[in-house]
Amino acid sequence: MTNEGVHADEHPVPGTRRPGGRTARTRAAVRDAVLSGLSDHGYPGLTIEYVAEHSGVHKTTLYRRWGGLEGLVADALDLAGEDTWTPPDTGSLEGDLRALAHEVVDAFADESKAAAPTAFIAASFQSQRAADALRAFYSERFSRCEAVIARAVERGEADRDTDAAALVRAVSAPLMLRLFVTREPIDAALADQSAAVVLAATRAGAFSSR
Amino acid sequence: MTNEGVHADEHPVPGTRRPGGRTARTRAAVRDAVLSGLSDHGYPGLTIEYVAEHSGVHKTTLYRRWGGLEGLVADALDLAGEDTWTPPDTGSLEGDLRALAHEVVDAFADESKAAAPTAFIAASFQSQRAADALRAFYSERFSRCEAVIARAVERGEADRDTDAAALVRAVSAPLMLRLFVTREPIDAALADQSAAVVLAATRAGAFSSR
DNA sequence: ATCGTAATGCGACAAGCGTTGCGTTTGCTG
DNA sequence: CAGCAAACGCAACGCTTGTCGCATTACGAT
Repeated sequence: MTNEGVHADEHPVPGTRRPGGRTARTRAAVRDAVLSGLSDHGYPGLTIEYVAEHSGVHKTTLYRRWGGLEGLVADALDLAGEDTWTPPDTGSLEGDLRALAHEVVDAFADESKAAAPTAFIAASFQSQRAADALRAFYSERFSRCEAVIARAVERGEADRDTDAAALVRAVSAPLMLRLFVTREPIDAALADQSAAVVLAATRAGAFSSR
Repeated sequence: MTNEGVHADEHPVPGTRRPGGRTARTRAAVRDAVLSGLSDHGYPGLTIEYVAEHSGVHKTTLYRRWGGLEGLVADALDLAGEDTWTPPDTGSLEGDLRALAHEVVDAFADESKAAAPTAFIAASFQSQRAADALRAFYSERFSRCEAVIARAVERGEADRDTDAAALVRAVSAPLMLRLFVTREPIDAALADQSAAVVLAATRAGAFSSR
């Protein structure tokens, strides 16, 4: 599915043949600069020259290796996915779902913390490459969350044929909708409501894949 | 470079003192050009010069009256909200919710139809003005949807203290999440699932306030 | 240690974007 | 039907963005 449309990936991806010393340093410096730039000015305010100055890497190199802002953000997004986050384990499905929802609220309550994730989504609207990276990120993230459902099934709190992927997405969906689409504020009460809705639907078998 | 800070709305909004003839014509022509531009190239590909050429309005005028792409898109978004859309009325809550969800899927199934709404959301990440217009649009849109809940309450399908605003948002939230955040495909089956989940939660009283 | 070459630095350049000053047209008012 | 000001068109300018050719650095292998 390399449907890249226009100019495919026309970049030989420099930095792969020689992954050592300097190349790795530049890459790390650039990633840091991109993340700090996103936090400071958001995606619309992020410019190549800002990254160049704050990383000490020349403008030309940025264009050559990453092909522009799209690639820079996509690369930073790949890095963001390489963390050790695991879903909460409170001992009950209700507790886990509530904790998950609250994590979303907390993550976007502080504006400085919300800047980078928001910027990634903004970038996904402008760049196919960033969109692919974002899909991969969330796919991986939600996969981890499915452990919550597996435990619930073990405890008999959910049917064995529960659609775990849909369930975990349903928890954060109302929050994400307000954050990125309708632009409404979110709070802890909304997180509780979202978790309660999903829990009730689960108990009613609405997530059972039949 | 001028003040890059929050220059609020620094535009005296020309075209308000003289709403007649030419001014109105240019405004309409510009709006059409913006919408066709969004459909053809999406928000990232939309350029001022494109709007100038396809509307017959000079570049300078566009900058003066709308202040740039942000304002142009925000203005077009205001227009988009002035339609006569009403939510479905199938005679049952389940039917209405399913119809609502399917409308979302249908609206974004065709790429040409999806371009403009997607572009509006993309614009909201880059422009406070577009974000405000988007919030107003969805606020109005969801308000109309609450009629569905009112009818359901009349029929005894939902509690009288049901949180209608949260309920109608919950229907489309999983679809919007996949469209704009996780970038996963959506289909009719997903719409049915979303409606079923919300219906089950409603029957369980999960949307009852307090 | 030495060499080949990948990777980066450097300066200059073309193209596009947004702004500005000024002249012209057009809509409102009396 | 005049007269004024608002809105617009026009051309030119400065700034930013992205690219190119060439020189330099330093990784990796012999």
